[in-house]
Amino acid sequence: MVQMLKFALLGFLNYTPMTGYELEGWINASTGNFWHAELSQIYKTLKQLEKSGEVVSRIEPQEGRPDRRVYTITDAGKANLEQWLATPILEDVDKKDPLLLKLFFTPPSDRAALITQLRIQLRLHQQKLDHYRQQSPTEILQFAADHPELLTNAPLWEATRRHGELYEEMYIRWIEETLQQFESLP
Amino acid sequence: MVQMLKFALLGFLNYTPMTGYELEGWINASTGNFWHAELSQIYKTLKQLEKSGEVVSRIEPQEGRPDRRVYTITDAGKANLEQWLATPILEDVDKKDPLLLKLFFTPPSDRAALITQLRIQLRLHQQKLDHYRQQSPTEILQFAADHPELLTNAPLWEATRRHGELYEEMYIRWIEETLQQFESLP
DNA sequence: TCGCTCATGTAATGGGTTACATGATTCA
DNA sequence: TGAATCATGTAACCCATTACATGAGCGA
Repeated sequence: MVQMLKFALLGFLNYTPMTGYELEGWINASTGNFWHAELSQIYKTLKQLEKSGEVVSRIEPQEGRPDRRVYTITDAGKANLEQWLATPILEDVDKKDPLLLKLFFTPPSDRAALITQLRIQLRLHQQKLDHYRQQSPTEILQFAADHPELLTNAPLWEATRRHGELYEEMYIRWIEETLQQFESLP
Repeated sequence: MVQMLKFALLGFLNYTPMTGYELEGWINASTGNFWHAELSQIYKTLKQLEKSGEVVSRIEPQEGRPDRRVYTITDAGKANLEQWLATPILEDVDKKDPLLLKLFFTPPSDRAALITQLRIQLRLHQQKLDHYRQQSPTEILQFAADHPELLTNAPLWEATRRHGELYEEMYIRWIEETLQQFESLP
């Protein structure tokens, strides 16, 4: 999975020019549930993108706070983005789930630890589900209101939100099943 | 998510002493669906574990092929493993899904690309689902037969298999929903 | 004969996190 | 008064992947 962040940044800059700091805001607000990044990594990647000619930056002086470095996507950047979008994903995605790893190695004799762990996770996933069901839809509407030019993208945002909702429903169902199984064991 | 591989290795070595090469086999066969690693990373991590006193190794000479370096977990290693197992997971797991990222940035005007992408993914996830339903259960039985001392762990292996099955069912459902939505759009 | 399995590792590179450093403005 | 927001970045470190290197034995 090579350098996805690069394309996330190009994707947002293809909407409109902005700074690294603003990019982080967009990532947190929209792709955060399936792709996130630290600010330091964003700055580093932007530098690479500028070096490879996919974006250019200009400095907007400010007073009282650091100057803004505003990035704009170039034609080369747009071309790379489009090519990436047109390429189908064929490789396996490598899921990594620390909970499953921990469960897997918990000795079956220690049922108490197992059940505690699962109950904590159940609560966390229920919170996330609530977020997808309540918070996210209004966030999407807010974004569309703030950026009317991106209104046609709303169905895609909704699709990714829906993915999160289904994922959490699935996870909760699995925890409940597993809890039942281990609670009823000898 | 710091250094989970370390605990995966300790977890397996807690079953029985073995080489780095054998550890890779176990990982592929059992935790592969939620935690995997390259051989080179396994060797590196084993070295760290030896340095920190959590495992020890001895060399078993062989003829015609490289000597085997067999690792054994120490009391310190067992203590760390147990402590890790007893610690509940509280942080968010950072999901990263390249498909969602790609969809998110596909211009709604390019419906054809979107639908192609989804159809390819549908096939891939159906294959994975088949694997969880058919292949994995027999793999688990095989493992239990080969290592009867680990038979009590079977319910946990089954739980992780079930997680994979539910995950793929969810993913397929989401793709089908999303396909329908975009196929029926103007 | 070709590729797989067993078996070890190193080196180069890249992606990502955490900590550090700076500093004005705004709001509770 | 203290925290959050805006805004930039560097440095150290760690985890992971890919490529490279070696080489016998075995089965199709």
